[in-house]
Amino acid sequence: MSLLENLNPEQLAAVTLPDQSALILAGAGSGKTRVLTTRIAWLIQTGNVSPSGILAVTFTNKAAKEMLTRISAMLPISIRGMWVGTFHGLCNRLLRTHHRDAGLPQLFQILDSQDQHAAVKRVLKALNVDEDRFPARETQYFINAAKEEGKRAKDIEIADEFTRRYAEIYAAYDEQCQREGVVDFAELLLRTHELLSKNEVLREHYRSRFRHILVDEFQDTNRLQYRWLKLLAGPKTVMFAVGDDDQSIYRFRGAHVGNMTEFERDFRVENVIRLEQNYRSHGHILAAANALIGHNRKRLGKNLWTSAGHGEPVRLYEAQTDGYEARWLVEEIQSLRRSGMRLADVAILYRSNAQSRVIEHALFSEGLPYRVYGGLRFFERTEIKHALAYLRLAANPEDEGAFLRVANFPARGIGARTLEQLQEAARTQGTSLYEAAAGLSGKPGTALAGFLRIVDSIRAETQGLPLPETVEIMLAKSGLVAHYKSEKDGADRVENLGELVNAAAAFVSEEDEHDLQAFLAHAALESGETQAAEGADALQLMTVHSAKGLEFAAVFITGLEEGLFPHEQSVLEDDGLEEERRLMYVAITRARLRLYLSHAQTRLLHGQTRYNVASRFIDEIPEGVVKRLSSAPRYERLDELAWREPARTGAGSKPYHGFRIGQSVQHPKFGQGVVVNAEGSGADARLQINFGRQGMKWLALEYAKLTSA
DNA sequence: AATCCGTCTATTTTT
DNA sequence: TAGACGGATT
Repeated sequence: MSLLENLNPEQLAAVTLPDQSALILAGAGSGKTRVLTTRIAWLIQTGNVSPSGILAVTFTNKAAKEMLTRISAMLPISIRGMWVGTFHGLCNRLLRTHHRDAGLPQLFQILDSQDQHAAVKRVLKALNVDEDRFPARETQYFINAAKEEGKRAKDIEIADEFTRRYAEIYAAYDEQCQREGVVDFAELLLRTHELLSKNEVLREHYRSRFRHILVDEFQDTNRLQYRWLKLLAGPKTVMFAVGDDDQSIYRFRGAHVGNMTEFERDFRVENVIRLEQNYRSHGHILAAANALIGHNRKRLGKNLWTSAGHGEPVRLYEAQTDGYEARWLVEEIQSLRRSGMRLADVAILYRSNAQSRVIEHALFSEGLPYRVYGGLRFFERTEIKHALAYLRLAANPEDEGAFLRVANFPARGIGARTLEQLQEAARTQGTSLYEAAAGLSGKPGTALAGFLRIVDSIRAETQGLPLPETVEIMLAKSGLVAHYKSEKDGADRVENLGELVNAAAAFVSEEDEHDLQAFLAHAALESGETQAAEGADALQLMTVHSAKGLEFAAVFITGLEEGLFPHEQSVLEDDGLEEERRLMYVAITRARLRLYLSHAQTRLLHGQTRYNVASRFIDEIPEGVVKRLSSAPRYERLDELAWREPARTGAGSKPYHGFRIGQSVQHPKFGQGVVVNAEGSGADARLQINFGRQGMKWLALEYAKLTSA
């Protein structure tokens, strides 16, 4: 059977597993997606199950799309009827279909995190909460964490004054959402979970429908998602979970790796299949990855191997400063380019976004094309949010978030005062802002009446029209385009608004869906590309987190310094260090042919020069696979770097009792460190030294046995 | 309604 | 250092 050609024995075993729940531990580059999609194709092709009996869940829309294309390429038949999507997308689908049972209006809107933040702020204001003690961001976090634990406000354990207040705010927030017909991300999950647990008929319906449930990136599931899966799985459902505990890097947003062991127990998994053959990286790179991750204690255990050769050694470079590190990157990349490497096949990775600036500067002055991932996405842009708010208001006048966002945008003389009166009126009459406005704007000439007229006319004139035209009419009627055209820096925004029409057209043709409601859900659930693909051959710059799932011929992991990577915040959290190490593991395993590691002795952070020790992760990679590149080259033309240098030439150069700031030293007990500061003189002379993982110490020169290293 | 200014704070991010 | 934000000013 051609489907199964070229599968290795473990992959084959996973794909053709009989009807029993299974956990597939799929290492980086082991053909995880291939196994998942081939499994689905195989189930269908062997007549085991019809497409409608399959539910496949992923985390990102990209992964879901990828899965669908690959499955359809393998099968001659239509796979309509199969449910493939993200947790949130599938919940949206279920809640739309059963909105009545779920207690939601048919046209419920979805709040993205931005919208949710604004909604929380409104609640805090309405309840007169002191925002210094209960910041909106933290409150939002509290509510989401509670929902992800499956808890409603009434289920919150009141431990103290704080939790009591939080629970009240949570309750008020939920009430507000319900009143306005809006649903946040966590609510999609929780509401679906409640719907299915309360409604036996529905539950049984789906349980008997979905014979096979397949989950991608299982290590990233949170507690609620796991409960959701358990609820949907009937006694006859076969679960197929694919994941890699070593690549679990999202604990900070609720991912619970423990789900993997719980899964083994809950679903009586008899054998765990390990996919350990790696088809991506050369041997030395894998050896580095294996050795590094071996330092973690909490693992299910797995060792990648490859039939490819050792390949090249891992290259390690130590720079004097972050500026020099960037210069070195440029040199190295130029030489890669000369050897025929495509820039798009080269990734520069860093732990946190702030690190990209120096690198970008160097690339820019050299004229090397690059593309930075991360940042604002299409549907998150202000002008797009404004436009969507008009559409939402036309679809659902109860949506207060949308109302408040655009009532006075473009400015039409509805000030804060008017809006407050309006909110007061709405509260006392128990109506929505829209209705209150309709009541208050008796005089047709008022600004408020004008606004309502705009919303009403958008609704009326777009009835039954195709989606792209609806968007165009909204853009014209709302005055958004006119407003941005008159603004001096508005050209980009006008262009983006035009792009929204295209997005609507693309949505119609791709999804074959003409409903405004569906488009709005799409906008909330899929925030779009970070940056339009340039198409050009450009270097890829991104955080290690966003590199997960990708691969490149050459990878640079930069800023490998204690405090940066592993990040200093992480060392305080329990399991924080292991998560950082997993992150490093993910970074290393992105590389196919060539891997570079680099760190700088000195780096400008938060406007201050910091002296950093090399990351412990460098030491955790075996010497045998590493090649140290000759140290910091001297550049003749320092002028190009001048903007980065002055901070350290001053204080750093004065010798102090034989030591200077920035110098590396060796201590018998604490090991290697860097002199950061000095004070006192004579017998009182003390040096402050950053020993990295041993911490920052003040040592008396008289006693400490320091040697320069 | 727009702009200015001082204060504050600095991981990682998808839906 | 830089950016985001809120309050006060024009």
